[in-house]
Amino acid sequence: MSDESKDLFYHYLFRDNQHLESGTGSRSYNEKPPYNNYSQGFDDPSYNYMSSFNDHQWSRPSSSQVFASVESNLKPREVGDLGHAAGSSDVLVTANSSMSSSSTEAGAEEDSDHHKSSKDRQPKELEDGGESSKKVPSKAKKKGEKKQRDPRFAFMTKSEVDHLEDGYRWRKYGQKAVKNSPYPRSYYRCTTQKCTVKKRVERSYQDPTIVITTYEGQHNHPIPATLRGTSNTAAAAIFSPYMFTQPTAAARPVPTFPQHYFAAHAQIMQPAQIMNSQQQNPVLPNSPHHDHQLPDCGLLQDMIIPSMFLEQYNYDP
DNA sequence: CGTTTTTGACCGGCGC
DNA sequence: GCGCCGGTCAAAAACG
Repeated sequence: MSDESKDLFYHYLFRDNQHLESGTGSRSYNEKPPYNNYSQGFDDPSYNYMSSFNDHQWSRPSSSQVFASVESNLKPREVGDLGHAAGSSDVLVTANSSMSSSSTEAGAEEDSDHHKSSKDRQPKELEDGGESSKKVPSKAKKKGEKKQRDPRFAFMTKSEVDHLEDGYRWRKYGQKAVKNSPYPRSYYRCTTQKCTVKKRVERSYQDPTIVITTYEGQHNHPIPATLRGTSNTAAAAIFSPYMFTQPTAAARPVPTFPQHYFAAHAQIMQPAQIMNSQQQNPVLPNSPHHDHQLPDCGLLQDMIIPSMFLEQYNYDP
């Protein structure tokens, strides 16, 4: 990557002249998401969640743009506060108030046991007894109770590197082919113990130069001091304000937008689309510009504004 | 040799 | 009930 291009990196997009249609929540889940009752913030096209960032410590390159898509499950109070904080809106965020997430297990996360229970899954089919061993989730997960996801946050980055450094340490735990795309999707988990944050990385099949990264959950620990030899200070500052459950002065370094951080590999960030299996059409800003370049494969799902977005402005212990 | 990646199997949800 | 699909597990391999 040339030096000159570094300036272009990270087009800090976030404008407010575009809005998502939002909220149709065409999702057909058995249970209606609890936040459906107070998602007006997302149904209001004039509402801009991300703008609050700009009003605070987020510094941004003047000429850059960054597009991010999120879906939120904010609570009324939170929405209100956020909205309040939002003064000037120069942030573009697509949102959707459907989703299968709730704050119930916010930090806990059932991820591990959920599968652990099934961990007894005999390696391959060794169980002579036969399929019966097909284990039944002993997990307390009651029927009808849907597994809940943590909030997700996604963005698109123009990059030659798939997995961009973000200051945290990740372990890849899976890779799957993406429907209608020649590029696979990789699944990563934060390596810190007890931390359940997950990350998904895939390359857009429509524009292979773009990488779509999706974060799910919030880190419950500080950014690793060292990241395999490399200084990750700058990187750490990028997501930390979003990823901490319990923000503290120490835990929340002054954020600086990805600019320097991704500078080495990334060029531009574009809007990440919001889709889910029920929606064949992306929920995105009604910008004709987007229409033609939106993939029709379920790339991003269940985008939600992470609660960490709120904690910055609405943190009560 | 501890950690991470690879990769096919497995799981649970969902549509038909 | 069956097949598809997104996501996860986990044994083995690769890596440092």
